[in-house]
Amino acid sequence: MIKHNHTECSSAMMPVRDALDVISGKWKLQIIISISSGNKRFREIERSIPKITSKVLAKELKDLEEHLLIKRTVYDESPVLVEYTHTPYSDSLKEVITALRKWGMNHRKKILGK
Amino acid sequence: MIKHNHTECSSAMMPVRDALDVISGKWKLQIIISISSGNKRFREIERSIPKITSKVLAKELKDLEEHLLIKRTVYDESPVLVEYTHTPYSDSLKEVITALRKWGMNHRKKILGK
DNA sequence: AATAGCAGTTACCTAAAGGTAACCAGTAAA
DNA sequence: TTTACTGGTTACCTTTAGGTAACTGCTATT
Repeated sequence: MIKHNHTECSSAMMPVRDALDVISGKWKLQIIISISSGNKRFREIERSIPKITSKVLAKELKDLEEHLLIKRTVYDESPVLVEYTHTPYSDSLKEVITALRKWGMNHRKKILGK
Repeated sequence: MIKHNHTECSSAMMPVRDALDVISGKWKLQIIISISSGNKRFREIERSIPKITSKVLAKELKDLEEHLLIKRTVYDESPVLVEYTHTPYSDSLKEVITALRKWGMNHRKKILGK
């Protein structure tokens, strides 16, 4: 599996870049984890994620919705009730999250722990 | 698996954040993929990754070395020959890369393709 | 003697990500 | 009636990531 050249290398890298474009950043996966853990309301999600602010949360929720990874539902009950839920599609991220979590735990041991 | 509260949620998120801190960004995984595909020399790696610059590559290589994900060897042959190679430890990223690649390919179809 | 390749470094700049704090309208509880 | 909660928005600022281009000392090729 030796690929020295430019084109072959790119084709191996492109999907990885695509994935990172969607899920990387400080907050996206944390938000997905929070929502798929059962948190539904804006403030509830906000409180579940240490140090996140309303501004950032609002922006990230929009991004995730565009990528079909969460669903925003407005119940017009006055006061308006908004719920964020995970989508069936967001389940496809499970493998990614599991792999990252596993690696992260191990890496912490390797670098800091001993 | 319902975790509404702050502390339990953090403990589920922390390792994922740790992992992303190390591998996210535009270049890190691409560099790892390039090196584990057989590219060893600085210019060789640079040419294998579209649009990367020497400055960024130099910085990222240092980061990756600190995290034990690549090894830098200097052969003092005049002119100095430098080789970057993957470490046994970097193999631990295979699952992560595979998961990301798989998800990235699928996501591209989902969002753009149809 | 000029050119090109090696492995980078330097100074400068832009763009994107993220942080801070105040604020809004609506409602419900004290 | 004051306080607090809801789901956000706004303006402003700082930090980080990344880009541009020139340049270094050394060697090998033309």
